[in-house]
Amino acid sequence: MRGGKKKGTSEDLFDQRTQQVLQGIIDNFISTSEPVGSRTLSKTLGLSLSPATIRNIMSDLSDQGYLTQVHTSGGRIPTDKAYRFFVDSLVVADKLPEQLQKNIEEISYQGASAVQDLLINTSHLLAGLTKFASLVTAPKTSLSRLQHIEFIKISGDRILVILVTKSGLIKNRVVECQDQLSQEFLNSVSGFLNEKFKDHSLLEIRKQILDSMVEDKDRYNELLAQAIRLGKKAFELDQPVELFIEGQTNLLMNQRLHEEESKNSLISAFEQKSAIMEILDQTMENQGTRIFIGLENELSGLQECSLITACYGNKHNMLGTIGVIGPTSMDYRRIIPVVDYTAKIVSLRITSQSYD
Amino acid sequence: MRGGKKKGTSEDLFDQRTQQVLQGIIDNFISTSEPVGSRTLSKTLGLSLSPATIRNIMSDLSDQGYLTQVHTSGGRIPTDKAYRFFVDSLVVADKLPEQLQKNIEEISYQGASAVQDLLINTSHLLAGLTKFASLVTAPKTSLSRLQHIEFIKISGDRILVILVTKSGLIKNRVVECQDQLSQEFLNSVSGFLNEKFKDHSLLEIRKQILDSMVEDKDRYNELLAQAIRLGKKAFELDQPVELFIEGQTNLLMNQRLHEEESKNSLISAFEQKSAIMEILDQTMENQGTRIFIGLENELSGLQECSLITACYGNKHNMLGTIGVIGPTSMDYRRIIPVVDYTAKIVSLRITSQSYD
DNA sequence: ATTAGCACTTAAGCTTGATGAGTGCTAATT
DNA sequence: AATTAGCACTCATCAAGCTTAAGTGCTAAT
Repeated sequence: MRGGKKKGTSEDLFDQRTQQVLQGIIDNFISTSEPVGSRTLSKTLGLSLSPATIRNIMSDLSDQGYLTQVHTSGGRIPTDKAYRFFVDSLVVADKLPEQLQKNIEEISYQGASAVQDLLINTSHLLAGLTKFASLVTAPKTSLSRLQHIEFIKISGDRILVILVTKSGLIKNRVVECQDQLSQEFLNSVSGFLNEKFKDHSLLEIRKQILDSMVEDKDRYNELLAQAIRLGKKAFELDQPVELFIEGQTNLLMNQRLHEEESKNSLISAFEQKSAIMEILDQTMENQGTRIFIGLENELSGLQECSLITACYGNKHNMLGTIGVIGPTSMDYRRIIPVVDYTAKIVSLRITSQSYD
Repeated sequence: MRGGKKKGTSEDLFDQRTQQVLQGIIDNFISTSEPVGSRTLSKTLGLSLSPATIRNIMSDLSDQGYLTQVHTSGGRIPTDKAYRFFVDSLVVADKLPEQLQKNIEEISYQGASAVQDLLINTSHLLAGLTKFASLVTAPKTSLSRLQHIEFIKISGDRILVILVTKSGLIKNRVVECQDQLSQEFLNSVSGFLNEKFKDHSLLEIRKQILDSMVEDKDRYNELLAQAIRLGKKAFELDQPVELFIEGQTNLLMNQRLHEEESKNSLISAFEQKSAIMEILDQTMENQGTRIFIGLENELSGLQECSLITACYGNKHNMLGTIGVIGPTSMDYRRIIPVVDYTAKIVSLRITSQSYD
């Protein structure tokens, strides 16, 4: 819960000048990473105000929790609250420079014929453009709907299962099978499964198969029985957290996070992939770009960072999320449009590759 | 240069005591990362030698290039040459503690049905056990021999190509195709290719296909023509450097590499994946564990590190390489057996999963 | 309402000196 | 001849004291 605008009094509604000062401090801090003082501000800011006046304003801002001092003297730095205000008042994000647009559009033109490759490319691109860490989740398999399933016998007792989802994801796994099944037989099994389950979600299919196993225990029909047995193996929940992270080293080398301790907690945060997944999953509920600043992050290791996410999807659904993790003092005006536009392009590409 | 033991040739053959001193310095430095001085050594070393004597010995070792001083006073540290000597004289590597053996043997028992998964698991395990960065290369596709190829029509103009190699690698890619081909037709194409090319190396297949294209330009045979056309797409060289790296952050957080500069050069080294691949490929020539210490590394970013590699393979061939990158002052006695044993286990697993 | 002026605070940079671990050399000891 | 004790010397590290520059809050003048 944030942004209590109109809280009791008009605590958060400052006049234009105050806002400009806050803006100035944030801008200054984002570009220098140094605490900014009244003198500097009086010079850099366009307004002709003396340091003293600015001091008064800054004092007010401190009282309201928008600024803090690292030490008694030595300038002030913006708090999470300040960034939040700043971001919220960014009504229109900057337009993305054309060069960047082009860079982003190039995604997937380098041999990304499969969705997985597209996502890896995206992750790489985001890390490169932002110089922070990037996150990309793959479309949730269990919610995807079946496009095609195929069994290929590759040796006496091994069968390769290939599973293509509507969203364009291709999965393969090898299952072992004690019975000797001929390729012809496997074909009829996959034919059966395709016919029966095409367009159903994998989750649903799994459930139906498990139900069938109870019902048809007696196995009067050999094909059906094998289909169910193979199907069970094929659709077994194998969800090795599908999350691509790149550029962690970027972030660690970033001069703005110098304390050894915060670096370590960041690393351990990255190791909790499933926790990150969960957070990203939540962002899928409402589409559009979302921003989590500092303490707004649930994961403790990220509480000195900001997370910017956006969803991608096709005509029907949001499928996954892309995001960037950087220092709270990142250049939001630049990063937000990058994430935003990248999500758009990924959506576009994935639409052209998915099968509904 | 004092007491130059028989100078001329035998520069490197020191008596037992000298060797013990060197050993002591290396051990000490490996465990503390601090320069070690004569006093400390006189105490920790079992021999009852006065610091002065030890100083003399150390002075000799310095002359011969086995030790250097970071500054005039303040102890000495081993050079690459010292580590090299140390490693070479490790005739028998330590036996691996049973617990570790078990850990390693667990590789692949967590849902690694495919070779790719096995390799990812391996990489993860190595990074975890050593706390350094791990490298794992996938079997070279182009040298692998064909086990099975299959085409699956997944939408009007898209065909999924699945390629299984003898070594157990599974590759899939989607190709687009302007002609409308029925699944039956695709089956006969794959049947044809399987029959004709089974057991041939992919490289060879590619060459033969290209040759055929020249020969059979006139396409008297529709099946053959399509087979060649599809085959060309399927076997096109798509070798997105198959190298798994993990634990880079481990290495960067490692206190032994503190200079900002060396960290940056390390990161850029990791970015040159193809250069790393090349080095690892070279190690496949002679099997067994190989060790590159400091400047012995060709890649400049790694010249403050040591690289330890070992190959894995099946009955017939060496297929790929696994390795670890850590500081030159790593605990070789511990790390070498880990890499060694891991390679053995990977070989074992991959043998049980490959098809020859 | 704004600003100038002033006393106060503090991080960072600099010098200084003491400490301690280490060195090389030489002379005494074994 | 090999080893060791002794000594003068080097140098990183640390703490103490000092200065500087940038900043702050407050009050009184504009």
